[in-house]
Amino acid sequence: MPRRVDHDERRRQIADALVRTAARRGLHATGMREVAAEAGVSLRLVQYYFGTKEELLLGGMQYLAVQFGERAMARIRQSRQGGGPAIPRDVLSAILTQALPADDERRTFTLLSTAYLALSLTDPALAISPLVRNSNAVSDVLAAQLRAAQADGDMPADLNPDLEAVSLMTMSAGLGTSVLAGHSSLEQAQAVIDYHLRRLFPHVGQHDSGRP
Amino acid sequence: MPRRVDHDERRRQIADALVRTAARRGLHATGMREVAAEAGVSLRLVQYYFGTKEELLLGGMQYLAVQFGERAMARIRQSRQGGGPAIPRDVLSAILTQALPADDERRTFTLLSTAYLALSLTDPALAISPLVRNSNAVSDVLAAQLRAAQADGDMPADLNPDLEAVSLMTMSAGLGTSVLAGHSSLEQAQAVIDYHLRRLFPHVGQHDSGRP
DNA sequence: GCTATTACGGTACGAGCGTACCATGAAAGG
DNA sequence: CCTTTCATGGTACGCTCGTACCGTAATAGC
Repeated sequence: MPRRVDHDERRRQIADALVRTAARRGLHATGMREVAAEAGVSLRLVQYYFGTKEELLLGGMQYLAVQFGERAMARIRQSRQGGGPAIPRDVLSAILTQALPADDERRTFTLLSTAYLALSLTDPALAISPLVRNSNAVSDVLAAQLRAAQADGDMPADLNPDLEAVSLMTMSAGLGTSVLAGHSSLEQAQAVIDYHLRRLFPHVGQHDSGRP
Repeated sequence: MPRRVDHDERRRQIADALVRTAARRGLHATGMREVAAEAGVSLRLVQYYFGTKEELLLGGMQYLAVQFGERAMARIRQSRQGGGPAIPRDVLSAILTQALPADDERRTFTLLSTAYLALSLTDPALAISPLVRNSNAVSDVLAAQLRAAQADGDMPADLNPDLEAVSLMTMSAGLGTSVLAGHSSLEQAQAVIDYHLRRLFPHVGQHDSGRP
């Protein structure tokens, strides 16, 4: 057999090119030729690693989700000073803050999340199921953290963890797009998140609200 | 001069066709030919009333905004029983509930709002300014109602009207898309809204949470 | 009654898209 | 060594899109 190439690596390279191009010119307006040019490969190669355009778009979506997870994990790992596990409030803050377009990477994530969602709503080819699965997973994590906080007595017992989790995730996603659209500033969005975190954790001193 | 035609009426007719088609097949995938066919007119006529595609898209956006305003106004007018003005809580409920995809009309509105927002983020031609202006106007109305409620003693004085207004609007928009994406059910979304309305108005009896 | 203008139909053009097809170095397996 | 398989390049096809161009029935103003 001839020289072997790491297919996953190549797919990541091309998916990254897709993300960069789509963030600049729009997801729907991004063609396979443009992705190929951005990745520095030939059109044929994009076809080779992602047979069809639909597959390419799905690949880009998955690539984004993986990136998001990795960044959130890094933030959580960083927030737990000393040896103990991270406290619920910091976990929530880390996850919610990832959805705000504070730097170019997160801006791209927020922007493309919106674009993918919009496409999924009408294009049956881009199934929304992976998107839904991802979101439900995040929401479950949030709810679990809220319940843990209630068990620790850090969060009022009369609040509903599930409803608050859905609210927070929805609000966080909405705030991200809101900032992108220019409806509110990044500081305002962060203030809204902090406001609700203070409401949920009235007695936990905030030592960090999301800046690196 | 030859027979005069009501241009506004024709533009409304075509914009409505655009909205219907875009809700079905996606905004980006909707072409001028398809809009023409849906409206029962020729392609040439769409060109005649909206010179270019960009203008057509902008026209559709404005059409949506007008529809939204009219529906919200109708709900508010309907909610004030007796002769007095509507109470802040009902006004808020009416506006927030309009963003939930409870029927086909509202579903179309939510869906296309997301699509327009996504397009605006990368397409400089579709200026986000009108979209921003609309949202800011709604947000201002919400904040004013919250302040009025505080003045009446119906809302705790320690809550921040502006932050709460932004939160509510963002959350309401986010919930709408969340329902469309299948992240949560309509009932869940309504529950989240009611939950926050109860939090803001602890002493106002809810007589109606949005069903017609 | 002529004329200028309005409201519309049909159609062709150039560009760009996704996809399919054909060719070819290069290296692993026998 | 020779063959098979992998990774890649190039290119042409068919389609659809937005736009521009040409034509024309009908009517209001002079």
